[in-house]
Amino acid sequence: MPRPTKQSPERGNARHRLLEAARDIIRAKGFAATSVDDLCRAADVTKGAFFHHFASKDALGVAVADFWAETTTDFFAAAPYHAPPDPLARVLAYVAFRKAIILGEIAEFTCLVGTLAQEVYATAPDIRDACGRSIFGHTDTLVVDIEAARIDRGIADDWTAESLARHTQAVIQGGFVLAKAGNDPALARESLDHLDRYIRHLFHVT
Amino acid sequence: MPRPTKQSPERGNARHRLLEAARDIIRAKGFAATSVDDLCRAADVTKGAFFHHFASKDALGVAVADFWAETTTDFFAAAPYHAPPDPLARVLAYVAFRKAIILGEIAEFTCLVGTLAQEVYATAPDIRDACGRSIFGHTDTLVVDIEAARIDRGIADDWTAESLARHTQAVIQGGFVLAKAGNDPALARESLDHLDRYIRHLFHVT
DNA sequence: ACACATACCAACCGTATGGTATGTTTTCCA
DNA sequence: TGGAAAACATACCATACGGTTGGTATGTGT
Repeated sequence: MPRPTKQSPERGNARHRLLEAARDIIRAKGFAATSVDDLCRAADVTKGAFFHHFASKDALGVAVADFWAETTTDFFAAAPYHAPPDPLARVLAYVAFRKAIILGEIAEFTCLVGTLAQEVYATAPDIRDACGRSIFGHTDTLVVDIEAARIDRGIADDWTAESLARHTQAVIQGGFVLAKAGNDPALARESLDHLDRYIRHLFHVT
Repeated sequence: MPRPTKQSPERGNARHRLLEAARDIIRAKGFAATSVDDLCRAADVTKGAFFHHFASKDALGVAVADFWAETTTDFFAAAPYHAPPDPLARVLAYVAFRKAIILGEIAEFTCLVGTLAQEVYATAPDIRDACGRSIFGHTDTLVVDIEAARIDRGIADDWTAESLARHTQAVIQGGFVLAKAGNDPALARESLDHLDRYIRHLFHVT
């Protein structure tokens, strides 16, 4: 049996390996501190291959933010928190899931596009916007359940589902910042407990 | 009258100008993307002067985090939110104050040590720890009022004053991340509204 | 008047950086 | 089975980077 001849544009080739290396290294060292040579070395690829696939380092930044958006979309779509029939239970299960996946090294559970946006927001608008699409695209997936829970429970308050969805991301991102500053993942989990309590308050859950 | 001969080590000299330049430029471009030459140019100082005052670029990073801690401590100590006699009112006034100072350009209201910690947590432990001291030193100033409000109102819940103080910082830092990713300061203010609502819920304020 | 320390400056150094020019190899498809 | 095109590799370039060197000007304590 021949090994795969027509190589898929998404699996195992230099471009894909470079994106994986970028995802891992940029999360640990930041974008500016990550050199093109670093990425080539990690992906076992030459510089010629890098600039064949990406017009510039900034273009790699945009591509890796898009790559992050795709992979996290798939990851969360396949996650178990969608199982409960009750929409509010799904929202709370989401928060619990986000807390549960805060494990291991800090660079392994923190958010690429959060750190990337924080670093380049003023210097690389293209990368910043790609990060924004990833973050706010994810919040959109939460809005449906929050809004359903809101109608379901007859909550009439002065907040919107979109706003609460964004707030969940703010708490998660802020937890990551504190975890990094304090060098302790528990700091990220702690804020998710407060978020859980807040949502229960909003929906009058005891 | 002679102009001051023995120059104070804290005012107007090269070191102080470099710290101010570092505070402003690093907030906008990030630490790694800010070159020593950038700082010298902005502070109108030569490279010789830079390395006279700071042993390395990393040492400047530690110094600017400490500088940030000092100036923000003074700034918040002088802020008006300490006025209310009721401790809970002071806590809510703090949140309102944090919301009120989110004005103008993103680089002007966001947190130096939050971005700095996020960028260098894995590569420069010294800078990271200086950022941690700044952030958690600030949370400590909130704990007193939160704990007083807790006792005052007889709240017996499963959270601590320290934990809630840290959560306020997580929400603030996360709001900054979203504001940068979405290029809109309103995103930072929005999360502070949720934080305000959360605290009112916790203390049973209508 | 002397020794000494601090603050600062201009010029320089080795290296690492993002990026390019020019191949060579592999894959696809007519 | 050609031949074009995509996918890589090698060698190189100009520059910008963090950091060093040797020096001067000025104040300071004795």
